[in-house]
Amino acid sequence: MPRWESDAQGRLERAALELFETQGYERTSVAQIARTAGLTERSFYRYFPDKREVLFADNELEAHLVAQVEAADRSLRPIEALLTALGTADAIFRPRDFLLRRTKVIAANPALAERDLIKLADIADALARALERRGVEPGKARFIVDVAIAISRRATSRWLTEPDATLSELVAQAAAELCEVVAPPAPSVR
Amino acid sequence: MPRWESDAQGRLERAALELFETQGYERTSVAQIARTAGLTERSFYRYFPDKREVLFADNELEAHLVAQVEAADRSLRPIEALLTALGTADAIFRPRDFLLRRTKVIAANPALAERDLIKLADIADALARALERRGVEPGKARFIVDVAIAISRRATSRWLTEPDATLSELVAQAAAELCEVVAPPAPSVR
DNA sequence: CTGCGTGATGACAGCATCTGTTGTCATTGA
DNA sequence: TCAATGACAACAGATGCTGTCATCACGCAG
Repeated sequence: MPRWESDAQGRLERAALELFETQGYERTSVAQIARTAGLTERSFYRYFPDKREVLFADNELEAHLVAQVEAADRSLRPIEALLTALGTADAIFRPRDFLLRRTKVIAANPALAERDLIKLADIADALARALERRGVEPGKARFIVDVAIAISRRATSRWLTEPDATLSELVAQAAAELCEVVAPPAPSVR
Repeated sequence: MPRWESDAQGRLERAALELFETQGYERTSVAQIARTAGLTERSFYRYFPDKREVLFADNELEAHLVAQVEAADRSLRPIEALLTALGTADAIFRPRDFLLRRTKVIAANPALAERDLIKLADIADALARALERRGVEPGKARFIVDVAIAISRRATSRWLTEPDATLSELVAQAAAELCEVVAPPAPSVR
């Protein structure tokens, strides 16, 4: 029999989400999370560099997207490669209700929202670098990534309320919406 | 004669920027900033809610942009109103060297970069609300704002390296670049 | 069986951020 | 003249986060 329960990290993550939901992020201390998980405060910091990171531990999304972009056919234009990759992201958002609980907690706390933005910015950086490896000039790569992320946000936001549609369908739809937004006013029928 | 020097807030801001530049953000304590400005640590927190905010105190940019959007001709399409507003932002970046020093310090510190992202997100929220007041549906408003900000980032990044061009010119140029990025491949001459 | 190294954890001390509260002194205005 | 207000200091405390060392179980060598 092991001296300590296994999956200490998972226990910390679950305890943290639970406590953040019930009493709020600010009002739960690291010591409390650790106690709930059967560990000490010091051990918490062995698994996570800081309190916020307990909700952002594994960043498979970034790795997934970069891999997708790198695997994309070289004949695709950069924006196409990005949108195709972003359309497959739903594979990562697996336990849907867990994602929703987490999203709700993050949205309710400025400190966590801040960290969320950083993570998104990290993904954007990584994608821009992936594009540069495909020969896109740096400044332009970042621009294309920003546009693709805007499209992806639009699609994901719809996806949360309409779980029936495929994410990649919604991405295509948002891309079409972009053209409509930037295009000169449609000539009205006279 | 006043009992205390005037402009305590300004003194704190200048002292903080100076100290962050010379010894780094992490290695300067709030107490040190306050001492340098001739105040106590406790007084620092009367002017700024936290240590980071000393570099983000006044957000005239947000107010300026929202005002511009609200003043925009109602006949303009949303994206046009936004891009016009963003093209006038150079009026806010006045003491150019101060802006550069500040930008450098922020870029060098994750904690400050984080706060910077939040400020940008706040601006995006405010602009989306301004668009909604013009009758744009909320989700779409946020999408248009995200696209406009992507364009603005591209333009501003160029503007920092080519100070000769007008910001609004560069915004128009970036908007054209967007069309080129999302448009289907140009039919090659055969 | 005994001793030893290793890895995960606890225990403790310490610094920094940030907050609540209270006291002190000048300025203001009736 | 005097009460109210504003600007600040002084003090105490909670919490986030770090460094350091002791402890305990396990496996392995002898």
